[in-house]
Amino acid sequence: MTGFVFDRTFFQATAVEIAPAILGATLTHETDEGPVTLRITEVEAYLGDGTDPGSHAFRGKTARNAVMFGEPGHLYAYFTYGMHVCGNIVCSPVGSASGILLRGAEVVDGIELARARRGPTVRDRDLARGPARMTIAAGIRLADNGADLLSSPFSLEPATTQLAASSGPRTGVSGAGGSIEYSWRFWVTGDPTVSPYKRHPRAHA
DNA sequence: TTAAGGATTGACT
DNA sequence: GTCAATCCTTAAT
Repeated sequence: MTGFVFDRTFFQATAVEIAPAILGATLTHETDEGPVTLRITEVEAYLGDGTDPGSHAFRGKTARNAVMFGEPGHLYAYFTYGMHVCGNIVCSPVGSASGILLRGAEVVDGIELARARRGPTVRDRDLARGPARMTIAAGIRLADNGADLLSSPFSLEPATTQLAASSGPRTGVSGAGGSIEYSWRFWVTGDPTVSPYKRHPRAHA
């Protein structure tokens, strides 16, 4: 893997194919406040071809999910629960929608800035443990929807070592999309920054 | 136009 | 363990 870098072509595969390979990768976001670098430890894959009932793109293109249908390697940021922003890496070629939800990460650089963004009572392992927490620590806002993660102020670097990965049903997804049939949550086995699994109350068996 | 629900989190019992 | 916060998106009137 030495010398391997992410390029646009890499993200033209589907999210399910790419998600396990993203574990251990680092995402850097540089802002006026400084850089923060996250080592990704937990992700979920969502497809958009109408076969994934848990995906925002299940019912086709809308104003909200339009970015998912655009160029791979870009950021799909969306607002949810009236107060939270979550971030995805857009996958699949233009016109085809799939994405990787970033659910958990370890802050490996800019930790003081991440602490400032998350608040004084937050423990270091919780700084980016959870999708909405991760966006706050990274300084990703709704206005960053559509940004290219492969160019400034973002950068994305592959993992440097092979990691032990686990997989299972996606967290917080209602209906059939939260079932074992869609075991598209991937995490670094045993990593403390992986968020706790919470089954949706209306998740299908 | 209205209503239901959400790819969550943090506070509280 | 339970539950409220809070507003955008979607589907149904």
